[in-house]
Amino acid sequence: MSDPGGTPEVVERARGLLGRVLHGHGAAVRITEVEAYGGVLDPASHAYTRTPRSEIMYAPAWRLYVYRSYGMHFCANVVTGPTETASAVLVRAGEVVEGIEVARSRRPGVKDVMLARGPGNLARALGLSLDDLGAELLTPEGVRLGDPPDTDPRISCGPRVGVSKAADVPWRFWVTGDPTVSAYRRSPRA
DNA sequence: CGAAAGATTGCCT
DNA sequence: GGCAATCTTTCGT
Repeated sequence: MSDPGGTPEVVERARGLLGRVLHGHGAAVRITEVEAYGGVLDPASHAYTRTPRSEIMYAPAWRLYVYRSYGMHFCANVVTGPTETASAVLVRAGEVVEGIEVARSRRPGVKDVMLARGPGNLARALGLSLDDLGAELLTPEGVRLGDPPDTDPRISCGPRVGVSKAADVPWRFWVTGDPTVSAYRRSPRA
């Protein structure tokens, strides 16, 4: 396969995030869909060019990178390092496993399976915003990541959603057959 | 300083 | 399937 990032570590980390629980503010999801971004060598990564927005990606691993998308949404990533490589994993979808009432109240009129379907919706269901930028995910308090699941989930892969560069690199991973996984949409510019 | 693009979403035909 | 909403960030002049 083509390998623009030359960083298999981020792929390992991305697959390893599937099935883990991401705790937000008053709600938590079991991660069912992610995308790997290879940092400075990946044309599709925000870290491909170093800017104020992407600065957090160059920091040590296991911190949260949150950015605003299309003015109205937030998207959450796990920075996976190593430092200066700036790899990260975009959390695209999950199943709400805690605080479902809170998640519902944040997304009125949405079916449960759709509460955290898509990166903007997931951040919304968890109450994540720029206030959470740089959060330490392995600490026992606040926004954090749970332990890996006991049994590895069955994983499918395919091209990343929405990116106009490196659009054919199959670095999107999801739990096979899970109903909370978002629908694939290719970027109109790809 | 103006312009264009964007790791999206939901509603329209 | 197509497109508008919405606004910050980034890039070009």
